[in-house]
Amino acid sequence: MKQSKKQRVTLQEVALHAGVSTSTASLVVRNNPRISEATRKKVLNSINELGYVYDRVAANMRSRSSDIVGVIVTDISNSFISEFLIGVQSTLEALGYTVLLGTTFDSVSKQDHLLSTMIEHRVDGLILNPVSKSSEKTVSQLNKIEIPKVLANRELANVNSDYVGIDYTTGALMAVNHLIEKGHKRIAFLGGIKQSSTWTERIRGFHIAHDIAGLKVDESLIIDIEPNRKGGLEAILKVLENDHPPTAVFCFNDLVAFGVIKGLAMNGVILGQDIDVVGFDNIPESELYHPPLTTVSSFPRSIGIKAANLLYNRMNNESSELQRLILKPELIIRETSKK
Amino acid sequence: MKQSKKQRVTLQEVALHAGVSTSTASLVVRNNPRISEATRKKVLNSINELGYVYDRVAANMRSRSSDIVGVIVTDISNSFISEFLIGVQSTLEALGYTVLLGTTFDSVSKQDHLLSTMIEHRVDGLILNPVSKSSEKTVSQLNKIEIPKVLANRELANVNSDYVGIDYTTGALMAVNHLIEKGHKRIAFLGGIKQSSTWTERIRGFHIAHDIAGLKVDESLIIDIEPNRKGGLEAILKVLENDHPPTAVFCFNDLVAFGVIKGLAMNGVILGQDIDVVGFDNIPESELYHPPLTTVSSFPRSIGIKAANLLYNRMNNESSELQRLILKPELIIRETSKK
DNA sequence: CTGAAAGCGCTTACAG
DNA sequence: CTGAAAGCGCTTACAG
Repeated sequence: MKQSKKQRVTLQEVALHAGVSTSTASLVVRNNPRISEATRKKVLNSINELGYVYDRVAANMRSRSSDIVGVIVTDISNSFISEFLIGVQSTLEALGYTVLLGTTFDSVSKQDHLLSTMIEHRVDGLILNPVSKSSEKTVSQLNKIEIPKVLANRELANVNSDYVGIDYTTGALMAVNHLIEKGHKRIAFLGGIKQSSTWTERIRGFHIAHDIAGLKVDESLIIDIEPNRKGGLEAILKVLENDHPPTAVFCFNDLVAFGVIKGLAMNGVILGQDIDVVGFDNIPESELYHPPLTTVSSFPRSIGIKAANLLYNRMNNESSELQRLILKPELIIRETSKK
Repeated sequence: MKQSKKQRVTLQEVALHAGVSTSTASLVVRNNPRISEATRKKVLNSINELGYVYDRVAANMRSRSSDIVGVIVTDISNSFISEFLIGVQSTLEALGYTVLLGTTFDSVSKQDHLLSTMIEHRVDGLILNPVSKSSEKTVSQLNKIEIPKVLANRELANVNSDYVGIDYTTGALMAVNHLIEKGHKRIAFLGGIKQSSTWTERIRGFHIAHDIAGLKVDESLIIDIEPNRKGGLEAILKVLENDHPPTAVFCFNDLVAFGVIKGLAMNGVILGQDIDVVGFDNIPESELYHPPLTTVSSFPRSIGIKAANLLYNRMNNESSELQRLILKPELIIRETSKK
């Protein structure tokens, strides 16, 4: 209670109080085994009595490390991202790291700024879920960063780093195949930003599925737009005005699908009867939606866990080869495309 | 390109290169206006040439501050929390702070651990969304922390700190009133943890509404359970087995409501006809749900913004009086309780 | 407007 | 097993 409001107790004061050297006190704090039990107890006692709190900033300063990992994501309000973040966070915390969080809201300039900030804070490592339209400048900035880093969810050409994501092409292929097998011939692809690898990989799967079935892709049924509810709503309204509207919609992600479903309801189009819809990501809402959404599961939490583990390895073993982890997606058939 | 992989360039090296003292270089880096234009340019040139990166860890060490704010939340996968976090994050970032994030998953021990970690990292301030069952130990730990702090969303008795949240009692009152006005006499209250202020405040509103209308509360229609989809599902299944099942359900939050709706569908009970449902929080999914959910809007993003601003004031003006900001909720009537 | 010296609170070699 | 000295890379007073 005599603890004054002014300053923290320092390790030096602890050492003085315990009658040992600062070095010894430091070794005790860090649980170094070469300290005798007696000394350890003395020091721990003093720590308790004085109410000492370890100063990681000072420790990190000297040891030229930090227990901090920078994590930069595009948007926490997307469940895919928040699930990813949970995977990253819980894994890193279990490994003894703390997360310095940055959110870009898909803005390149915010991303640039956050990257600088994180470096200035001397993070031990970096996990980056890049924005859709990452520039060349971003790429060169990233390559300059001499800190272990892992890219996730969106791949950037020419960046020297580990990567974890899922196989979007196969996911799209499975989804569109499913729709084709149900007899659909006019399938729309709505949402997503063309400049992003997550879009180009999906469109590849979209085309492959059409090719295999000997079907033509109608470019007027492909609309790229922000991948959220609003974008989905806008896109479906546009596509419904087409002379030959689609009979099925493959959505960039579940959020887009929700917007699409909303738009269909507004136009009196009956889901699962007049039109089928498939999403992507399998966010928790997709299962409980009414009707439950057919979607492609992309395991964001697993991606987060793997990204954190990859980074951990990289932080402890700089020289190992760059890794590229691509998870297999899974088609989950629910009501929006049944029978 | 001659930048070696070994060490960061230091301010001292910059100063040497520019032919000025380290102090001067330091002042330039911090944009101190009392440096002449000529000197400033020389230093900035050297910074560019050498590829100098500011070391905030060292700066913070010496200046005894950090530009870091610790933010501890219960669970990012709840949209209410992620929206809150977005408000906090974007506000703090705009003010020049970076967020050190911790997630408790509603576990007291995790919360204790995270609090310690944040203090050790010498955060400038702390925003805490406490776990449901925060212990006395937590309270005393919090009171010991001599760092500006703001509590959010859940109030803790006897903690000396600012608080931002919404008026849960009034919110519950409005929701239940609405149901009573529709003629309901047997209203269930499902979800939430009894030990939490967020529960007790809601139940108070629940009772007040009944009292005003001269209605009796049936305790068997009140089930406390984890406030998520799974909890909602379990609770409604239990309550449907009641000899006199309720004709309306007031849910602890929207997540619980989604679980409830799922359970109703499983039992062939028709929403809006056999039974009415009201949620709480107005998370984005509630509007796009089918049918759209009647709910109480609790403006999580605004809470986050206000919490960040309160903390900012506190960090810059330690002596001002403790504040308690209670936002007014708003009833949003949608399909699950229409006509 | 600029500089020399000391210090933030630890850890790191090194010595014994 | 323990200690004395130096140093991590900045900023802070102070002097001029």
